[in-house]
Amino acid sequence: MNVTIKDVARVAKVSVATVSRALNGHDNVTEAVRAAVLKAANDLRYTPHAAARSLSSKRTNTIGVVLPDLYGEFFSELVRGIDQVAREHGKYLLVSSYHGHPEEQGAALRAMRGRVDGLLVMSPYVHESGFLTENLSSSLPVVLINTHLPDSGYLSLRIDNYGAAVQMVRHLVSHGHKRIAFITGPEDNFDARERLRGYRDALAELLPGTKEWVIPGDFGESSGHEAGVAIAKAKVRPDAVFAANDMMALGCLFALNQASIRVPEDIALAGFDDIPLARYVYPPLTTMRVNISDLGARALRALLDAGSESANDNSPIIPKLIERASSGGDARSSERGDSS
Amino acid sequence: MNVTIKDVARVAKVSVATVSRALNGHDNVTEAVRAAVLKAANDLRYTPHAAARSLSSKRTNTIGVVLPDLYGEFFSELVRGIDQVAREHGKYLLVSSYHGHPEEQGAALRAMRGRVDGLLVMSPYVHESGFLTENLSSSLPVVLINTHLPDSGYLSLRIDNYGAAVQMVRHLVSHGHKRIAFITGPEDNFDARERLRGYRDALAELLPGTKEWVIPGDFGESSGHEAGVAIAKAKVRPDAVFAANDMMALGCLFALNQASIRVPEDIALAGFDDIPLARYVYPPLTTMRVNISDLGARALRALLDAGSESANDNSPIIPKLIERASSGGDARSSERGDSS
DNA sequence: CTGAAAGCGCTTACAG
DNA sequence: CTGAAAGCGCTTACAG
Repeated sequence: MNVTIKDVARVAKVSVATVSRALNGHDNVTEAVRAAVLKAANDLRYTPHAAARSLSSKRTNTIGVVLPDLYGEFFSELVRGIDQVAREHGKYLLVSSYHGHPEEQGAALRAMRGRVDGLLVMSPYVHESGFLTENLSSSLPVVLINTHLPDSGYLSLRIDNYGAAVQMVRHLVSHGHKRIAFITGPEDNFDARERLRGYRDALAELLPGTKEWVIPGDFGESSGHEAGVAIAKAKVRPDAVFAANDMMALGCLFALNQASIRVPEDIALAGFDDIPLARYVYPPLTTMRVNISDLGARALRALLDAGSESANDNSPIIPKLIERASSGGDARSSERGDSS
Repeated sequence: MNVTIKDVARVAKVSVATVSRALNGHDNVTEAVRAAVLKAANDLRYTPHAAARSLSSKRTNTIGVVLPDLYGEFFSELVRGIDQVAREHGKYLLVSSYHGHPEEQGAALRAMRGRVDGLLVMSPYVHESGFLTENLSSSLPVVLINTHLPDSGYLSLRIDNYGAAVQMVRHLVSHGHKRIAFITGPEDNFDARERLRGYRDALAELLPGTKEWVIPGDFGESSGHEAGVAIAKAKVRPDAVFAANDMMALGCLFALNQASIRVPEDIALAGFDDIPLARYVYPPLTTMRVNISDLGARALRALLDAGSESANDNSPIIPKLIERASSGGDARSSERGDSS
């Protein structure tokens, strides 16, 4: 019922082999024949059947993207960056999330077989429990995104979370803060751990003798809120709070507002990510900007380049300090940051 | 190099036909044989080749999703809703964006051939210029999302933008506002048009004789900002501004802040969408909440149900008024709205 | 219940 | 430059 290559061949009065060659732009086809084939294909509204093509050519022109989730700004931006490069290269995107259940990664990965030419995988857990390594076919090129899998030999792109956290603490200290609390991300999240490590090391270096002040969180807004409530209740309050991501910083900000604690006058506040919200809240949030779509774009480029030299660019993405009012800038200013 | 059904057959000492049946859960297989096949498949780490399976079975277990873009909260939420249902039904998602270029829809649509069992398409333009209808194969079930294609016969899910805009104007009027300005979305966007139409009709009905006050915008934050600047400069200012979406409302809010115009004391402000930002800005933004992920989920369900009766649920998604401080609620309250 | 075989719609050596 | 044919890895009538 759908038109196939045979129909085109019949109408163009050539063999299917010739149709295939003409349509795929091979050069061993007379221009006259090619024109006839194109016309026939056009008249019949022919589109090659992707599965058939994949089966015989061993290529799918599709890239599989396996993510922890599809929810929220981070993944949206990541996919956007990937999609941009995909489009430039005529690739399709098969996206799959394992909905925060690492154990479903295996199924997601295996299901990609025969559907994709390469894989972009993000698995931000501290411990890889084999879900990944056991299901990564060696025959399929893979680029890992923000995935902690040392010495696996896979191409891997990551964010310099450690260095960025150090930088943020340095910023806070330079503004005279001495009691800097840190709201952590999930324990099993590698990014969160690195940020915590950066906080600790920076504190030890810049404020030797100061005790660290770590409040548990899970990257969710409400855990930040709880942290803020706890801070408000504390006998001795910190003079600055550094949250491991922006959503928690916002939750914390909200709790501080409720408790009539002024930011930044009473407590300075900083986050991590620079989500769009960050510049809109009051006061605008100081944070470390991570260019997420660029991370996605670079990952796909690395995948497509796999093999060539340029593929060896393993340098981490360096987040950038975005200084806004919440950490002690001019709180009355309604500067837009660098959004313009 | 990859293990195929033949390898499994050899190891299990049965024919490939039996392997296929055993693996696909057909009931005409002895349990003993099935067990042997499963063991062999497992031992060999066999995964069926998707393209081959699709080619012979005529099913792909994949749903194609064609969107205007992948950028931002709206699409992120939409895809999340779709993904959730897809997962429940063991379906894969092939996503494709045409990057705001309607003319690329054709290519995106055609490329889905042989890759998907059904299509979810969003094309929010006022005029369908044939990109869509010309490339929608009649053999593929399709559900349109927020796509204005009257009498096309396709299943279609939409948001009641008109009714929601009317409701918002009613809300503003009930708070005593009389000079209500409206910031429009893109001219060729159907949602934007419907919201504008709702604004106009509600104004005519509730405040007869009042002149409408329409400021052009394009759904982007900066166009809202420009509108806010224009409003600040006006000799006579509106006492309320209704932006066709939240991003523009935020841009406007920012401009008003800069001009030291207080919201809501001097000018009330309302948006549309209820993006996460809305409750975090200062003051929190009154808006119409659209349950976007539900829209996505419903769309895919409709697609999967196509044919059955339940598929006829063409009722539009009804946005919900979320009243926050920006439209005259208690501006000092730091209530969280209903986020908890 | 099981196997041999045809066929899905392409691509690609192999001849000519 | 073009065609006949094999083959990609499955599924599914058709026999038995």
